Amino acid sequence: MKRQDKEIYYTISDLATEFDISTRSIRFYEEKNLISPRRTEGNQRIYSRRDHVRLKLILRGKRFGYSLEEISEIIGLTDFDLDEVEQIRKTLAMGQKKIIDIRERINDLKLLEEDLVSFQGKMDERLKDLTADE
Amino acid sequence: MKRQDKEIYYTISDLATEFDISTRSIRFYEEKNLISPRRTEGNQRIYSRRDHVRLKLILRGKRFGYSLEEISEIIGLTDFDLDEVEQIRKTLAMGQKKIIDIRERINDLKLLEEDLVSFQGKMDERLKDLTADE
DNA sequence: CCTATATTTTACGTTAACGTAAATTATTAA
DNA sequence: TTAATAATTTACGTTAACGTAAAATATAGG
Repeated sequence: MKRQDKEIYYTISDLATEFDISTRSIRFYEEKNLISPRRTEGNQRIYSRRDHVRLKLILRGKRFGYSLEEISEIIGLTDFDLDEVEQIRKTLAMGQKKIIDIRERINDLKLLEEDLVSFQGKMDERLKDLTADE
Repeated sequence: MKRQDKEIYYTISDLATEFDISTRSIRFYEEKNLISPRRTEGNQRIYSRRDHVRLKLILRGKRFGYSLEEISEIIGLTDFDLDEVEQIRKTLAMGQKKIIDIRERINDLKLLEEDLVSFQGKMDERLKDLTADE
């Protein structure tokens, strides 16, 4: 991580280390247009604060089982050269759906947690039965 | 879905229809030892209430991005012929970790939701700016 | 009983998301 | 400057989780 002109920059391995992923993955996300770092004179990638944020979002999405394609629908493509208003409208609509989706997931997770806790309870009982050999 | 001797049974396509997945997937989960239906005389699979429950758990797990392998760690293998006490202890320990994991996920999801909502807010503003052309 | 569906096994095909290796060029540290 | 690292592109390999097709058998409905 380096500072220059008050801005923060990262190399590809900075990010790889910080997020514990491979550089290959990072380049792969770029292939899929999820991030678009600038380049140095020598053609090496430099990641800005914005790229850093996007990468964090990508990984967060992945943890919830979203595919990269879905993630790109959520956080939007990086090439932002279409009609801006349309682009924003689309993104907003998408965002709404995703928020609803996420609320559902939160609910489902709570249910799953309940299931597991109750399952734990049953197993616990069973274990007590089995080990009560006195 | 059929009843017989007070028990409920499902054919493979019953489940496929109910859960909106392919029969291939269901057989695949069986290959991975996640479910183990009994068979009719004619060698066709019959799924019990227990199989139904397990399938629901499998699909729930998948929605959260768990791999089938992780899911099998959560809900346990179907062939339950090892030392039962050990088996239960293992399952309990696993379960604890998973519950913690799930609580983390719930938290993360809430954060993601916040992010998205605030992103929506910003986009909204931007849109207002752009369309305020009077 | 016969025909239309369902189901079974076997086996090869597919896609997403990287892993890995090789050859080349850049950057950093002594 | 030079040797050790780091990064780049290109391209083939891998794995999970099914899809799909074929050939044979089972079951259900008229």
